[in-house]
Amino acid sequence: MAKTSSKSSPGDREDLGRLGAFIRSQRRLAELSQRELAKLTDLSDPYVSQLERGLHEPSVRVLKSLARALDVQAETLLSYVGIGGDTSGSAPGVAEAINADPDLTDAQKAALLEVYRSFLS
Amino acid sequence: MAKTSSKSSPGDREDLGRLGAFIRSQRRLAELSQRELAKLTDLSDPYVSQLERGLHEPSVRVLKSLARALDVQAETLLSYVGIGGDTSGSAPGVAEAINADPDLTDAQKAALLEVYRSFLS
DNA sequence: GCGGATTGCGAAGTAAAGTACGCATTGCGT
DNA sequence: ACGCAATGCGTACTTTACTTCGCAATCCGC
Repeated sequence: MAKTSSKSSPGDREDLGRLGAFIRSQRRLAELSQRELAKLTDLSDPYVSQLERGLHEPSVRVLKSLARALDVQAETLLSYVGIGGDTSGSAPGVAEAINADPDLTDAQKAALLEVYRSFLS
Repeated sequence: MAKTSSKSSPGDREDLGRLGAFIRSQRRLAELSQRELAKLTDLSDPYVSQLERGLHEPSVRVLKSLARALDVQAETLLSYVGIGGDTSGSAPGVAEAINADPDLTDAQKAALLEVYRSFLS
């Protein structure tokens, strides 16, 4: 599989170009100038310009700010940077839920996961 | 002010500490050293150390790599940095995940749930 | 026509993300 | 006791995200 279109490991410059194009299109839809968007997001105008041209991979902080200003879901922007595509891994549900549970200690998580894995085999 | 007030805005140092703690806990659950995780993620070991101590906000590239190596959903990591927004109060639901798992028999589900409930009390 | 205000961008700088190297400690084998 | 390998971290460095300043082009009123 040469490159399944959704594979895109980040560091992939093409994603940045598409992200930039999307940002630009949303900005124009909202009838904002780069400077106005910059002010809304607390960024500098040249940086907005660079982002739209795909020159940089923005941080999550910037992505979030952009999402709010452009009135789109943060996940939408993240998908351009490559969040959507990971389906590799064991059963996502249970292990994931256990790991994320704030009421469990590490030792308890480990124990629970061990029982769970023993059931799977 | 909308409702986002009580939740962390990006740039919040506390989120980094919680993200770091989560990464460390996941790494230990997977029984990996910082150097091993670093190799899996193509990062340097001191940087993994710094991340676990909450000294930096990792880029999405790093977040994604970390998610794959630790076998968690990228969204989970993102939520710590303030995307999903909800890491307190409503967990994904261990009980629900167990019940929804097609690879477990009813008896196994019951056993797992019993262990889980014993941990909660 | 000539302002000036606004737009988008290049260039040089600062701040933060990420690396290379090494030190101190702990654990294990002899 | 003595190595020695492995772990986690401090420090100094490079690379990249991001800013401050300014320039050239376009659009508007006069």
